[in-house]
Amino acid sequence: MAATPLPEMAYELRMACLCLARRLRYTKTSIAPHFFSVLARLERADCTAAELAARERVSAPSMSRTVAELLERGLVTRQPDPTDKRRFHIAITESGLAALREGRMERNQWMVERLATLPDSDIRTLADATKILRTIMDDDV
Amino acid sequence: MAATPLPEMAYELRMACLCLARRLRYTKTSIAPHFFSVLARLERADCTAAELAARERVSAPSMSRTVAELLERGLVTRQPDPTDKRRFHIAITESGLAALREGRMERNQWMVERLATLPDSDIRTLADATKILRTIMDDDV
DNA sequence: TATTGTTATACTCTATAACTATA
DNA sequence: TATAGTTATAGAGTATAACAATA
Repeated sequence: MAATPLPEMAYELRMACLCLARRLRYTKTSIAPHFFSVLARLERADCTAAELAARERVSAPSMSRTVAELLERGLVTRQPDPTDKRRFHIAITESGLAALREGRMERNQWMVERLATLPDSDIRTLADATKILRTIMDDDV
Repeated sequence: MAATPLPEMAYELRMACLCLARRLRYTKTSIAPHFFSVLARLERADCTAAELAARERVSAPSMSRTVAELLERGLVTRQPDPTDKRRFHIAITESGLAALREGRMERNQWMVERLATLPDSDIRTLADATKILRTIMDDDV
């Protein structure tokens, strides 16, 4: 098979992922993407607001508001840091974990339906590609 | 190789694509995503506002505003339909094509940098996966 | 002085509802 | 009556600037 030039290959892959992301975005879910993303991060480890803002690449006020709303909904808790009174540890609650599970199921449905139409060899290729994509995105969720 | 259960595989692939899309979104570009997406569509074929709205999955007023802004910037033209005075054909201009090219270059840079670190076999796997992803997204850009 | 987090305010992209003009 | 498109208005998520509390 002739090798596709790298920039063109990059473009095609990028567009495919963006389209897929966009396509998935059309699916209205019970929990909005920015909440989902923060909860997914908190599932792995507690964070401060500043850490969350940096990780999610949003401003401090923006994350402050997101966390405030998650608190209101009982999806996270906020505990003061014992050694630094300016800081608060944000942690996911049982409700938050449940919301995350439900969000994942909703978001997965379209994807599963589409993958079910593919031959096993294609599924394997996609599984391999997924692992490779992971490696080039090191520092993200 | 043991087959990963399909829902889990779907989840992993979905998350990888969403993270990639998110990661690409951090890159501030000269042209916003909703403009870029419409221009990319118009590059392939002229459309009416209603067609664009349906394709991009946004409301008619939302697309109306997007088209109005693209017109203001000289990136598209708007010609009345000769047979139906309610309709207008939106077409991309030379400036629009230039903006599209520039946007693609900007958006591609991070991707190319990452892919350049991979062995050829991984590149081939990703290229194959891209084609498969295309097939399961039939009706989208 | 620097840092964590919040409040005040505004911008962008989106939506629904109501409208104009054509069909 | 139905359709293509617009205007009016509002909501969600984001940002920057200015602030309070703490280090």
